[in-house]
Amino acid sequence: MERVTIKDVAREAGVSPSAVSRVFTEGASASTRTRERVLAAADRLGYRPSLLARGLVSNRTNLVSLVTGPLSDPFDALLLERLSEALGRRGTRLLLSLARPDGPPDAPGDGALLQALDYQSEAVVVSAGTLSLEHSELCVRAGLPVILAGRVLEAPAVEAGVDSVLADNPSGGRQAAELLQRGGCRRLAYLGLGGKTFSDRERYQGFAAAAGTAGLSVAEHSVEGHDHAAALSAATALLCRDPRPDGLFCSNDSLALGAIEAARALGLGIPREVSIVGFNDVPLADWRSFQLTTLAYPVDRVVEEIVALLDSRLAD
Amino acid sequence: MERVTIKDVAREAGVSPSAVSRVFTEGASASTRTRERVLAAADRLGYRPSLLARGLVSNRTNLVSLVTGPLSDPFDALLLERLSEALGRRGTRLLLSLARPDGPPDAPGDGALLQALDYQSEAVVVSAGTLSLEHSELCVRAGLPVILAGRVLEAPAVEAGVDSVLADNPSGGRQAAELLQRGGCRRLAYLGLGGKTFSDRERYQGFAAAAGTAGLSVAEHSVEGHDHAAALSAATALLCRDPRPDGLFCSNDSLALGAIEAARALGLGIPREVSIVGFNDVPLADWRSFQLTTLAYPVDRVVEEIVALLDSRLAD
DNA sequence: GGCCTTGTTGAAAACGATTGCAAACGCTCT
DNA sequence: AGAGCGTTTGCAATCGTTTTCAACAAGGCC
Repeated sequence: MERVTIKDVAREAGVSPSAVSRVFTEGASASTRTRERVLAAADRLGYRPSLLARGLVSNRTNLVSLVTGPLSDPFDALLLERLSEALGRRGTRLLLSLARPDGPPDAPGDGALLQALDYQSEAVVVSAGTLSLEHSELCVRAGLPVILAGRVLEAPAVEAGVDSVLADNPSGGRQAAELLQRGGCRRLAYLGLGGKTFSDRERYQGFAAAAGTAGLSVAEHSVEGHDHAAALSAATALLCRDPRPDGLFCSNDSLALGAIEAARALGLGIPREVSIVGFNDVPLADWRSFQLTTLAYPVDRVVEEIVALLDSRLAD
Repeated sequence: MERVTIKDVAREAGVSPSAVSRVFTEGASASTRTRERVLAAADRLGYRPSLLARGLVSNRTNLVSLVTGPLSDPFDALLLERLSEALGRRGTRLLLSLARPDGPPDAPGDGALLQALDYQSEAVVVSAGTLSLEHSELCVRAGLPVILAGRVLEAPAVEAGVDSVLADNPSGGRQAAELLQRGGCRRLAYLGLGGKTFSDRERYQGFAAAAGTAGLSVAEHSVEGHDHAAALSAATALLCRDPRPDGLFCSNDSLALGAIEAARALGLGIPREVSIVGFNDVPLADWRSFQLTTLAYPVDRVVEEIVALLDSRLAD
């Protein structure tokens, strides 16, 4: 019931508490003899250092906060999973905050940001929603690195402390356009988030630019809401336009899957009557029932990059 | 850059640090006058209590560890989401541990359990994998409540400290059998996890019992691995048996979706040639492309129950 | 007015670690 | 043997809170 503290181990090993601490902290000096005795004593007593106490004095908590969107989006779930894994290898653990999309419209992740401060997280990774300049500035000022996955912050002032990890979205958009064009599509369409996220805007721009170069028109429609039903109805609306689009690029795979469903409901053959291209390459896309053509998103590289950024920021 | 501490606020408000602390802790007494002055000062300085320090002395960290399986399973993702939400309302945050299914075979979540101790979590919720008696006993002895979602621990010794939240699995199995029987199926089959989890065993038992009562046979097959590919191949194997089953109950929706895919690949009509029933009611099941018949799993009630258990355990 | 009750306060001791500093130690070298 | 040097070590301060305890103030009551 009682916690085994560093003092208990010290007594058991016949050394001072400081010695025990040094054995357990990276890169501190301790003789082989004391190291052995301490390790043995610790093992005997079942000692585990309190990360709270350690964090309090050393400011190294080994905690990173993640602010993410609803996990029903398989892409968010994937990122979370990979990130947790990568950080786990590094000895860091994730403090989770789900930013509800239906929270305060301007800044769903703000509460989470502040809480990250409360727990003295070493950094915040934000993969979802928007967050207010005010609060991110607060974090930066508190020396808490903020890393945005797939977005940027439009504010030079705080930019110095806020990093962004981005895929090459414009290029993805271009590729989608070329893919559809090569497939013989003439009436392109874009199903997106109405520019609500940075990635969405970039993908649209790349797509529209390439389409323009090829002399193809682009119909555009955006979804309201984050669930499947919303994607379904938006896609249906888009596919019912006259003239009906024959090549559809979706800002992410969740939308694309919704579009496939919509096309099926309308009795449209894929890709005979309409071709659909997604973005993200979620596992679901490979399923036989969908066989969605999708642009790979380098999740692993993004995660790698996030971890690298973390390391470099934490070196300060 | 410097953290605003309780002392700073105390100085600014012209009171002692203890007074400030009392203003910020539930149910402590402070006069209206000091409360106001402290609150004002705190606001002016942007003070936020350090939860590390608080946790260190009071043992109340407002942290709960969650050990979950891979989030590619939509059900795990759903549970995580709901739980995070429910705990968030309560002011508690989730410390995440992904138990990799390919970790040590007997106890993937053990490392996570120990880490929960390191951070002085107030409880551990385990929704995935098995975990060793040894380590769960360690937690119980340390006074850390362990709550199992959808499993039980076969060990009376530690049972006192380990709670389980279960759906009525046997009844679910029975319902599935009756459903298939009413649909005219004669050759039932069960696709499960080979008894690896408690829920799986219970569902199978309920299903087999009801089938036996109705005089129907049950073919049985289990999946190796946790991904879609594994589900697909297991379902394919089951559907290729001779005689071919015409009514299939799957231990969870991920498997059931795999089974649908498998049936389609084999060119089998659903439900003409084979009926498929899942268990969980994940969002994906409703999609038009699947229209999976599935037994609802009361996620919200499970989450509710977990939170209630937490409250009662924490009251000690 | 004195006494008791109730409610607020501040000083000081935890909580469980890390870490700067200086003393102690073990070496080698002359 | 003693000076010189680099490691190890223990002491004590510190991190930012909570919490016990005793002191204190304000009232209500007789």
